[in-house]
Amino acid sequence: MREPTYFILAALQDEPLHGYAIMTRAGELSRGRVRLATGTLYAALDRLTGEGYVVSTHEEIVNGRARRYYRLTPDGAAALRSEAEAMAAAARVVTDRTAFSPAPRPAAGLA
Amino acid sequence: MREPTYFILAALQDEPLHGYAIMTRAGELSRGRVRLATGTLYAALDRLTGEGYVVSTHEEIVNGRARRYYRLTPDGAAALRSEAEAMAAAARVVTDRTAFSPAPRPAAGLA
DNA sequence: TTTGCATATGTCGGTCGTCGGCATATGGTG
DNA sequence: CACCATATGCCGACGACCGACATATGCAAA
Repeated sequence: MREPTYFILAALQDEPLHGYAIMTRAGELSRGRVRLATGTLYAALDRLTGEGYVVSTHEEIVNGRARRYYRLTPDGAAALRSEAEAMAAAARVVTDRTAFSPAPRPAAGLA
Repeated sequence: MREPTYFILAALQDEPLHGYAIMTRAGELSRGRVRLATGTLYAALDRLTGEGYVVSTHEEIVNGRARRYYRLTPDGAAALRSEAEAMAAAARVVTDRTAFSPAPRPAAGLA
């Protein structure tokens, strides 16, 4: 899962949001790192719907314009948490380093 | 930066490695999550060299076949650390759920 | 008043990293 | 002998993402 997709799901953690609100929320959560292009957002929403990670809940008409709300499915929430754990583990590989000696260790058996 | 690229750089943290060793090391570090295709590896190595993140140090001839070793540049090491921090921060958005900004939090939990 | 931005959804062509298959070569194991 | 691990590299295809464009309203500044 790529970063833009991750932050789209993360934006939906608390409550259902419509597309535009997802964009701004993803920007907040990522501290400006991710600025979703509309092409990315709406394509991703369709894709994630097809994958069963999000569902459209309802529509509001505001100023003659539809707002389509999306929420996380249990599958989507699980995928998000799983991805977060993988990212944390990946980060640890770099951040948790014994600052002492990079004595090259001869490939301890990992599995 | 995508995950395969990240683990290529991470594989080079301790010592210079040649391509094939990078593949296996990246697999170890990611606990099997990333299995680099050769197409990914050698293309990425060229790209990262062009970006100044890695450099080729030397070549060994083993069994009539060249082994090309790569190491991280200071720029590459900095980019790797920066990426690790961004990933850790992104993971925290999901794993630590103390809502920090303008979103209401469902009272479900934490205790 | 007209310009421009925020809100809001959506399409389309192009880019770029990744993937998988193929090529090539040697040495060890079943 | 076949097969796998080791080892590097090319090439076509795919998919997520990006930026531009289209469209429409409300509001504030120039």
